[in-house]
Amino acid sequence: MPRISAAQRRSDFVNAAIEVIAAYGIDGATTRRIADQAQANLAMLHYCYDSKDDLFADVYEFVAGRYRDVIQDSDPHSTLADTARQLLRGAMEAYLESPSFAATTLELISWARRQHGDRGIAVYDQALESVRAALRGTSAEHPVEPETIDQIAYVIATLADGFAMNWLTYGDRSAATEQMETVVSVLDSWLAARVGSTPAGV
Amino acid sequence: MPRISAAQRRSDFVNAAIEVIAAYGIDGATTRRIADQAQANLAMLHYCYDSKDDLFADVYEFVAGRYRDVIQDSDPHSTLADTARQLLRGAMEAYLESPSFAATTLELISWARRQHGDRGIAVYDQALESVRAALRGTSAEHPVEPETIDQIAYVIATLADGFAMNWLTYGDRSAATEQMETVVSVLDSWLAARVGSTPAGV
DNA sequence: TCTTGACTTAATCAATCGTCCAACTACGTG
DNA sequence: CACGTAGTTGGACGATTGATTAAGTCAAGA
Repeated sequence: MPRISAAQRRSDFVNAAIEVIAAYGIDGATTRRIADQAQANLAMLHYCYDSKDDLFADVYEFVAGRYRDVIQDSDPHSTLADTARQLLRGAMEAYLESPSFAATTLELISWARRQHGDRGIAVYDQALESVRAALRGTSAEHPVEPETIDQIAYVIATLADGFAMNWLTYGDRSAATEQMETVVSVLDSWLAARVGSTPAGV
Repeated sequence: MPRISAAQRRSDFVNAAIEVIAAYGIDGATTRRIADQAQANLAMLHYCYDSKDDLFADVYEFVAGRYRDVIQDSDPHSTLADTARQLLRGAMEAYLESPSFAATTLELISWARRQHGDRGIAVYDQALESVRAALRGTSAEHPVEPETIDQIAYVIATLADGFAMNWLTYGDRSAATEQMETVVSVLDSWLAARVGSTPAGV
């Protein structure tokens, strides 16, 4: 009803698509449902986007960008262990803040694996690489072996993914909030044993 | 072509369904594709099963049973920490052995969440409860608080799920084999700090 | 006022999808 | 050997639902 610019409408459609993908899965995310969710007309979608694929490309970009934000919010001046903790916590908080974002991410990764197109793996891959970069940025003083960086990034991703699975399955926010602390403590224990650093402020 | 009993054919269809679900997702798992994968005729599927739902119920039961097997393979005479390690390793080895099984499990859980039918969450829930039961079985000597059991089970599930995500995304078996050890070491570190037990034989 | 961009209605066209029927074939049994 | 039954097949039905578009309406700025 309200007349807004096409650019803003596109943003509406992207948000709507994320909700619909989370609720119905990639295959269930039809143009009709997305238009409905955006409270817009079906034809409006094709006025803003040439095709459904075009819209999904934007969705893809949005999700990737969201990860970039989360990762770049970590403090680059902290120690390696602190940065790792911040990255993990940041990811989990993002999942907690928006279950739809979390669910859509898992859905996109799962879909990408099926298509064995490199395009989908890129979400996972880019995020992992950004984590590595953030970790590398902290360890300017003491040289850290690349394998260590890789391992820490892998553990962060593993813990974050596992956290998301449980949180999405049960949808119990208060339980998930507690579980977040458990997961952080798991990372802390391992980091202490692996790189011998004690968490600050604990 | 070969004439076998309907019971065996049903088993073929279940296995075929798992492959197809892993490859095309739940929504992409059509009766035709499943029949194709089973190298059987489409009508054969409806000769063995009244409906697609009937077949999927069997698939569901098969996956749940597979988890039961993995969990019951753990040695009930070990310590709490050892049992925990065995459970985690058992799950990861099952994933590694059959990516299709791993992918189908994730797919089923994801699908279940969307339908918010309790039926689907049951896969996750039953597995988690079995893990708790196995953990409880070991701690007959020293009474362990229920919250501790819950937490350990949660961490095992989280690590196993996270492992599965990465393994399925990249499909790199040799990398996953190494990552399995990393994940186990993460659990070990946390258990040592949490329940103060040193891993045996390390 | 007239053009342009935002928006809508209603249809088109084409895939499938699950299900089922009727016919055909091999096999074990009487 | 005949015959019933279990296994197997090709083909088609009916219905849903998918993305996309043609053509027309409405509001606002030049």
